[in-house]
Amino acid sequence: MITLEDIARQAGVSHSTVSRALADSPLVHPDTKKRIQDLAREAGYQVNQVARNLRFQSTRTIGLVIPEVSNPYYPKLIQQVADLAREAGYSLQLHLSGADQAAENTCLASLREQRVDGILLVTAERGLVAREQVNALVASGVPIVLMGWVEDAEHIDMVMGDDAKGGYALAQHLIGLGHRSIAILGKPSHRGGYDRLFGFKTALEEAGLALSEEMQLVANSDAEVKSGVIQLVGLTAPPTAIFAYQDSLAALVIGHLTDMCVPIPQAMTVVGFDNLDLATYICPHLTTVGGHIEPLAAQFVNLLIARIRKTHPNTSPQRVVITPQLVVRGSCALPRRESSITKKTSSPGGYYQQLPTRNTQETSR
Amino acid sequence: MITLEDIARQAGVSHSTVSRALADSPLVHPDTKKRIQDLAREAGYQVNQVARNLRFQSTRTIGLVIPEVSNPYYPKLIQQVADLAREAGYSLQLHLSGADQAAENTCLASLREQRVDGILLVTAERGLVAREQVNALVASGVPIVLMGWVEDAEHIDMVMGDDAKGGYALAQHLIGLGHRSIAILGKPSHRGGYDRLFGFKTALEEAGLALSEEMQLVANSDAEVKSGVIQLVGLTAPPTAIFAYQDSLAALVIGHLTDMCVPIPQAMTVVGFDNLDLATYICPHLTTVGGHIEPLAAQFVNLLIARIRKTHPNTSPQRVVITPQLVVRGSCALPRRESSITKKTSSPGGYYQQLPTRNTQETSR
DNA sequence: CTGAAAGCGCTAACAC
DNA sequence: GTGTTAGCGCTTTCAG
Repeated sequence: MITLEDIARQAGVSHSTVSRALADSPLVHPDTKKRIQDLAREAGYQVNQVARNLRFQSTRTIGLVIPEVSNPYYPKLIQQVADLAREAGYSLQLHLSGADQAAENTCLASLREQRVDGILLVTAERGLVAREQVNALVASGVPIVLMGWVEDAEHIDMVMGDDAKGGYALAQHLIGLGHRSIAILGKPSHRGGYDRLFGFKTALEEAGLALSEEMQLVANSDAEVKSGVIQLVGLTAPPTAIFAYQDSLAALVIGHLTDMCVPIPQAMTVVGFDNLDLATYICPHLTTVGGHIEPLAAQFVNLLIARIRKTHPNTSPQRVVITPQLVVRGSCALPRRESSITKKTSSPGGYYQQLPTRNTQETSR
Repeated sequence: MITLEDIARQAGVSHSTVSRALADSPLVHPDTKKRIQDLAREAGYQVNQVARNLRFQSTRTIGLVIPEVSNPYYPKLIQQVADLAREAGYSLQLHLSGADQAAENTCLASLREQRVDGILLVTAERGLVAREQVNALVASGVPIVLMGWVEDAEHIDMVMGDDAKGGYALAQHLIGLGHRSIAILGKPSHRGGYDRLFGFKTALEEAGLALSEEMQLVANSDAEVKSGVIQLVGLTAPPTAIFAYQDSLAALVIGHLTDMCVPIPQAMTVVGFDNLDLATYICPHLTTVGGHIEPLAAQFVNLLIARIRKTHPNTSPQRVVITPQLVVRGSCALPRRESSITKKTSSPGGYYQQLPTRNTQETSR
């Protein structure tokens, strides 16, 4: 790799003159400046940012820690963050904390060693896993912004979607349509899961609706979604609507219901959460809440950059809350006629039991 | 930020002793070593990788340049690459080259300045946009591996999926089912698009099937997919199958067909390419080709790491080609009866014209 | 076993 | 205008 010294030798000047010339400093004679710049270009000189970073005590790099990227929620976030960071003149160091939550610690430690100028941490689950690392970071003055609700972290900047309001809006919509028997299904470890359910249940309670145990299902995998759906449909009194609190799970629910020949939305209403692209890929299109990711990403980055630039040196920790909007699409309908349930449920094994199963065999060759 | 010098002062030794102690060198007395290590831990010392990088002339970081991340193909790739890089002890610098292809140049220049140890470049379109940058990189000995077919780049390592074979396999499958009138639809700028079509057309030709102009549609956006689907369905003799050469486009095709009440696969067979997660989210599940991403990512990273470590100092440029496998799911069926077409097409406006349109109104509040 | 000193490549005060 | 020099924090000879 070619250095300032190399150019200096060729130009017959000192390396500081070269440095100045390449920085377009007015302190160097126009002629020499031009000569040096030409020389550097021809030689293909590229400044060594590592040396520069050491000198400046700054890397113009921000670290982004994300649980994973296969969940389609995150790519949308990454895209936004990457674009905003680039516009602000920062590179992005990406770390996936992964399912193994101890990795969050390693990621943060690594970013700290790399002397990134700031850190964006998307918490994987409710609660902060790498608490000591984060506190150490804060203590040593490294700007850090969290995404997602975290308790006992009043001293840290945080942005989050108002998952509770989103859940509340969905429940209200379903209740407004006339649904009285609603099931919920999801992955409890999901970051916003708790609040999504909380808001949803609040609306149910306000409407005087009870939520029995058998209507609350846990699904951490596609297999569990499937068995959950089978279980719900097999009930003597199946729900008329299902709230899957992530779009990808809702998509799977719809897939399994369709496999079981349960028409959507006529026989079952399904709603999701996040309004990911896949919400309009599936059929029928998914009713969900969304629009929060973009502003969330924007605030996430802006807050960090502001801290890095010390625009607000000692302002108290910020809290940014974005409320998602209801997006109504084809996966919702009025509840199926109660009478039809009452009639059918007299036969043992549940309402849908006698329906044929669609062939979903899959082969690979 | 606390430095070696700080610890040295506290311990009453020189900074070089501290450096040795923290590197667990046998050259330092066990007692002092222990004392220094304890001191460093308590003080929360973290080595400054920037200084270290300057010293070692290596950053243990690799750059990943990807066109975008909203196309669901890429997240899958990122996840694999990130995991493999971490396992090999490398951090990942992520750059999105974006739609604006001049940005590819900027990304590469930036990575070079940052002195990453190697670069993984996923080309955005057929052909290498930032050719001079890449050549400069190669010339200065920076390891770089390309993903995607690129012409006139014999001197560079490259990995790619065998898009032509994938297209060929899909066509053969459709032909085997009895389809004779097949349309293709896609985004021509897509990296593998050309080869996917080439393989597909080859199989058609071998089977003696012609592909008229009206059966070849370009769709760069959802709107164009929609108008394309409408156009196809409105033909006097509509195709019996559609090959959308990206899964996401195939999903949109299925969505629009369903909106138009064209039953899939009974009235229309649809196939995609890549076997992304969304292929099983949609209904019916998509027949596609896949399984290439994972091995591709593995070879992508392994090749680069091998170059960085100079395992094969001067081996000739490598070519890794991964053949995708056919994945048969529910979106394919035998072609609809020809007789039914012949009868119906007598009515003006095309076969499907009289079908009602599903309500797809979307509201937000 | 430990310390002094050089040097990675760069910028910026400080001479001249 | 330009050169000399120090120093960012670290590792690693080279002396002792």
